[in-house]
Amino acid sequence: MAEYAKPRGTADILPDEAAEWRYVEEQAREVFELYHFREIRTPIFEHTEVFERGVGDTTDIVQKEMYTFKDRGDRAITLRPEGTAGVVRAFVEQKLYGGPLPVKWFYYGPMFRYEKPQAGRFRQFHQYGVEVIGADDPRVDAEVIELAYRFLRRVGVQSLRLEVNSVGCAVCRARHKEALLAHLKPALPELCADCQSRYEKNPLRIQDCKIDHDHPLVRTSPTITEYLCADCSAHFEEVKSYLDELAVPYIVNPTMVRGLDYYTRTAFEFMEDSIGAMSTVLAGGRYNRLVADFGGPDLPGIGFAGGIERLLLARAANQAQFVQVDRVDVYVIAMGAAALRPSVRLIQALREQGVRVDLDYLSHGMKSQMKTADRLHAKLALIIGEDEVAQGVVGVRDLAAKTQEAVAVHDVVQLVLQILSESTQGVNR
RNA sequence: GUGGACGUGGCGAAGUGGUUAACGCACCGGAUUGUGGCUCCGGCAUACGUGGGUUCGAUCCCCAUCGUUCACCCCA
Repeated sequence: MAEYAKPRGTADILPDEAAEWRYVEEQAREVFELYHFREIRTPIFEHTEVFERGVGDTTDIVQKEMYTFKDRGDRAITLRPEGTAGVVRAFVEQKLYGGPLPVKWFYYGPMFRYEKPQAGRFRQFHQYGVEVIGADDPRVDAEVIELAYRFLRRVGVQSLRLEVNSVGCAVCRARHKEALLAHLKPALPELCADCQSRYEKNPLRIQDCKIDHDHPLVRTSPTITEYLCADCSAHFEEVKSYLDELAVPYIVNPTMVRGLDYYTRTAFEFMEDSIGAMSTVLAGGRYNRLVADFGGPDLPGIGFAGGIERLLLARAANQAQFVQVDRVDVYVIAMGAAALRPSVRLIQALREQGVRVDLDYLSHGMKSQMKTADRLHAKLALIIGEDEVAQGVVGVRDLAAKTQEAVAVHDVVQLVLQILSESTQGVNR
């Protein structure tokens, strides 16, 4: 075993995989910008209080999953476990509520949670997300959901389930929780151990417990939907009607709960069931209290976040593999001491012209270098040996056509450019 | 945090309480004295995760630990 190993729950993304990462990252940027979202970058660590306040200090994330430490100035610092809190902190701190509203932002980067790793779950993972701050209009909710839907499909995730719900405002939630607790109380002794503790901590989750799901009192427990106030209910109806208008397929799940405290009204989740237990690919919702919680004006917000690692799993489940072959346009083959200097000058000249080129630095034999040229799918092999140097030429070999000609050194670059522009391989801009 | 499975060269994968631990892929070289994708031949390789224990002897049995993985919890 290697003497040094990466920390648990982290991953090395090797070049072949990095190509796919970059592909989905680029797709995300393109789609987000199409909807006029602009990128914001906030620190990877914040003062711990930002997350305690933003995420909610009773959540699992804050209570047991944060990477928190004291820095050398004795400040409590936390590696961000999610993106929204930092973005909202920045919005308030930079007083952007004074400018045009709403703001439409996206972010991307690593997040950190101290969790037990499993399929689709890591300690350092990567999220992309969007936030709209300053608009409560249901059209915004629909736009954000439709954006997520479009993005996921665009990167090849076809088999999706979108669940939506409204978790209401503080008033609706208080009334619902009260009713729920009263309803469940008689069943309490019969519930599983997890639900016993959920009753105190997070009673909403009892409704979709895998064990107690069929308990008569659980099955008949009141849903938040029945307790929405008039405004929240109207808002939810509008959101659904706009989703219909935009032909985004969804199902209403009245028992869906989001894990972070800041959500209000609209909550939604995109699931891909074939990627294991961590089936949520992207999730989000409205957070109308959060800006005020950070000391800003009473402005509403909505957003979502998606995990790249899970997106890649979902892509694989949808046969959306991405293959970027390791390739060059031209491979230069230098044989013998006399060829060393001419060959490095040649690759420099080609690269100046935008040709992707490499050569062998291990003094391999001719056969081996040809093999490498072939493996790298080079259009051309440029052969410089003792003979060529003596004659002032370069052997220009077309690998596919298996033809070769001797070309004067000062004509080589021009000829290579010409051949590449005529082939489908082209020249890298 | 809870529970289960698993840890053999770079990767995949056999195997055994006791001489040099198969094989495949990859990589390198040769057949083709300077020319590729196939084939054949040969070679390379810090391999039994780590630490204890049982044993005359352990890669193999036991325990612990670390790691991977699956599920729960929770979540992207």
